[in-house]
Amino acid sequence: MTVDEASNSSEWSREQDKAFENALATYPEDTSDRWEKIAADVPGKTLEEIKQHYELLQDDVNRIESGCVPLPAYSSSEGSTCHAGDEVTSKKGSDHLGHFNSESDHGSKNSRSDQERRKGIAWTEDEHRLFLLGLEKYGKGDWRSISRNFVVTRTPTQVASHAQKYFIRLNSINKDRRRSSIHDITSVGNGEILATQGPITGEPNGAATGGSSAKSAKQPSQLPAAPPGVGMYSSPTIGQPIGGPLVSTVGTPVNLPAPPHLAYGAVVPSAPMNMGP
DNA sequence: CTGCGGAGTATGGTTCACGA
DNA sequence: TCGTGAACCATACTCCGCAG
Repeated sequence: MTVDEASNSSEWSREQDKAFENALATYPEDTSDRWEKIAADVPGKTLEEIKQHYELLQDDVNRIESGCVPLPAYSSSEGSTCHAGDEVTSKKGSDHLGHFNSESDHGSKNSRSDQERRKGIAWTEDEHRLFLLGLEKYGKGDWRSISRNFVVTRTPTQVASHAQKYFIRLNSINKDRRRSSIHDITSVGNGEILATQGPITGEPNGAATGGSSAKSAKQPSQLPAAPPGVGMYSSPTIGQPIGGPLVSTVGTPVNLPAPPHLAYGAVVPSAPMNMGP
């Protein structure tokens, strides 16, 4: 793969990758002194390294788009190369991550009894954000494009499934919501979650972020009616409030999708899921 | 009054079936 | 072939009762 290429120049830690990723989203191409700013945001990396890394990234994206590089084998390959472990460990070190093997493998319609159901790999906030971006850009239904250009770590099927849950969640917002979930994130920002604009939250602080259920989950829904931006399907909040910073993010998917060498370890990464006790 | 444990419930992810 | 809807299953979280 291209893994080695990436790690060649110098080691990029997940944190650095994430910082890099966020910086890319933060400073659009037309930003003056873009690289300087990005370099400033990525600790321990020089301007040179930043540029080099970006070129690599672009190259990978190009290859992906030109079809030269098969989409990641997702779960299957993840297991081998990787890190999947650390990243998705989203929740409290749940153990179910170790064993995702051989992707469902379409063809085989093994009955459940035959093949054990794959344990779910939780979506990270990063992935969810990318999903939202993709949703905004391609709209509802084009899961393939979203999977291909945004959430490269997920298959179209997974994206569709996630979307299904997401919309269900949105719809049920009016009802009483008891626990916070990643689906409460209905908009994206530069690597940060714009604490949902009110719809669901109600959580004073970025409760949604910490993900792991801020105890505030107890709060009964205080939104009797459908929240402002959240319509029904289509683009709820999405596509509206995001305005600002996001605008730059969208439309430049190049920044977002993780190229092969990043896709499995760096980008989806660790995400700020659980910040420890 | 506080801490612990168990039961119940919500949430999230995968898989299957059906239709366009 | 792809998207959608529904069902199934596993896990995490919350609530409640009991013991110390």
